[in-house]
Amino acid sequence: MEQSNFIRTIIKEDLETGKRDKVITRFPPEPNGYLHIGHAKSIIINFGVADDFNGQTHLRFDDTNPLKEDQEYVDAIKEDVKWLGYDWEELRYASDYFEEMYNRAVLLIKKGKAYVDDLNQEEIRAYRGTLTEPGKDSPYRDRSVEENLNLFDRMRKGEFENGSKVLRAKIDMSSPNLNFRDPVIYRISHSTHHNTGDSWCIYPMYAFAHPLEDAIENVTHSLCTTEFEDQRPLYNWIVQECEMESQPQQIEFGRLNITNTVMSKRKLKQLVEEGIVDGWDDPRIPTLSGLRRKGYTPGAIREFVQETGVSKGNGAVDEAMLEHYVREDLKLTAPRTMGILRPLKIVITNYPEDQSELLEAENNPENEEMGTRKIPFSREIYVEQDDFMEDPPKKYFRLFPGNEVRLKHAYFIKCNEVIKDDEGNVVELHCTYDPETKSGSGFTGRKVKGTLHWVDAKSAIPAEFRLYEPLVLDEQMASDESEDKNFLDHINPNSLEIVQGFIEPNMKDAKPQDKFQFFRHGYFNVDTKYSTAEKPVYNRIVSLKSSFKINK
RNA sequence: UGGGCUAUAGCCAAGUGGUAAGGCAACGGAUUUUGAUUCCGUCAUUCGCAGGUUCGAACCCUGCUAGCCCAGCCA
Repeated sequence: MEQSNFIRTIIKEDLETGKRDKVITRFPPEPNGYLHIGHAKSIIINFGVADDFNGQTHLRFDDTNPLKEDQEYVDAIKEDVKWLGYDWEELRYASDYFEEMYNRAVLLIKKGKAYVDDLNQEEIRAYRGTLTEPGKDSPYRDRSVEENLNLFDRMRKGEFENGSKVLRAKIDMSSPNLNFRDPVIYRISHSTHHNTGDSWCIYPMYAFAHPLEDAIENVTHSLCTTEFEDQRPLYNWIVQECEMESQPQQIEFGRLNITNTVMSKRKLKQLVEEGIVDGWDDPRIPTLSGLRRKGYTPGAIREFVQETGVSKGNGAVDEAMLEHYVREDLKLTAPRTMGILRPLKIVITNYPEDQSELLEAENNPENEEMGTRKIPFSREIYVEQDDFMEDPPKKYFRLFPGNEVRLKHAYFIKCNEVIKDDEGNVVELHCTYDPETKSGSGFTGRKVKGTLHWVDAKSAIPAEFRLYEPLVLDEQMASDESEDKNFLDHINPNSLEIVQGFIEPNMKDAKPQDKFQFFRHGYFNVDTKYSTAEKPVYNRIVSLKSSFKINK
């Protein structure tokens, strides 16, 4: 079922060799923003791997920086994880462990492995050296254990201002791995924490906190993304020097990238804050709330991520692959219905004026259990503007003067007359129908190449359709040679197209998040934000594939 | 130019010394009341490049090359 990857291989071996006798993983988001599909990969890997080996997974909020975090985000993250289909064995907060972390820092000081530094931020940076040159020791590096203990205690008591002192691990200022050049492990921040309020004014840094959190929770395999690879030696150093009983192992995998998709948290935040998109749940951004609003299903996302695999590489998966799994998931579950996005009126001149009838239609030809419905049909209908061409190219088998096509679930019609306005735009078609060709009658007299969808003009419900395209196209981004390229300069002006059309009358009870396939258009769902009973709004989730190309 | 990591088809990715899985995309063809779906078929004599070890190498060794990550009191 699940495919082979290097993480499973490692864990399997750990279990077989007896290095581990159980598997505990964790998904550790910082509650400083909304989850996106990149986080979904992490969730799926962490929970998935634990499931495979009968282990367990903790949801842990890595809330060590009160300046950026908020309860709003913890609530949203919990909702998104559940929506994706996962449930955690334990819900934890890094802030639950602040006291323990403090004690471990004290232990480090006592061992002479940490010191309080008075250098300011700029000085610390200057002393750190560069990628190619070693750093040099801080003048405060050799303070006595007693002095350090005293200072660190006073830091905790709030005697010092933000930025005036930090606690640093004492390792090696000339290490080729910059993370070993006496990393800062505690900073002073007089600010209110969403969880611990004002009880702390010093907060541990990620590099110090994360390994301790994992060890405290008996996490066996700490799975994170590859940008943390250089941190691994430090992670191990912290676990060992802090004398943690439990020894978690960090393993890194490559981030998920998708073509034509803005994935960085920074950029997403920018899009939301500058109002370029309609909030964190805008259907054009890959946040889980955005994908949910657009109509993507958790199953499709899971399947996509699984098929995409786990490796250390950092390529970009084709967005077509995501779309494929969305169609795949909706195929059997979404009822078929007809919707006209860009209406063109047809008058069926030989259909009696005040007559009307109900035609039977299957709700999903690929899933008979979904039953049938009745659709009204009468003299005036709407079809798609694209389904008519006055002067068509070869191999166009939709409607054109003199051509006959099938109306889905109804009759054959033939185009006789084209009505235009003063500017020469086609505004109406006059057609005739052949009663003999009624759908389901078994008529085989002649064949027709095209089948069009339609709605009955009299009973149709006006509806709004929102069609999405990528916000930023990789190709356009790549064409920008400028030094300070800004992705905001390349926002696709067509990322959202809104059109007004019609849907079948029996769609009147559709509720937000209900998903349908509009025949020949694609999968759509009812928007949660703008749809009303009076004016339904449908988001296009994904179009249908099409081999039809209108050129030649 | 210090350190870490990666390199298998257009894209993602299995593969762990015995002769290149799978998915996406693409392209043929059949079926079709969605130009959809479904079905059937095609798509790496070669694994970044060059050497070496071996009866045998994508897998081991050496040397190159390219890409990604690291110099927050962010995570």
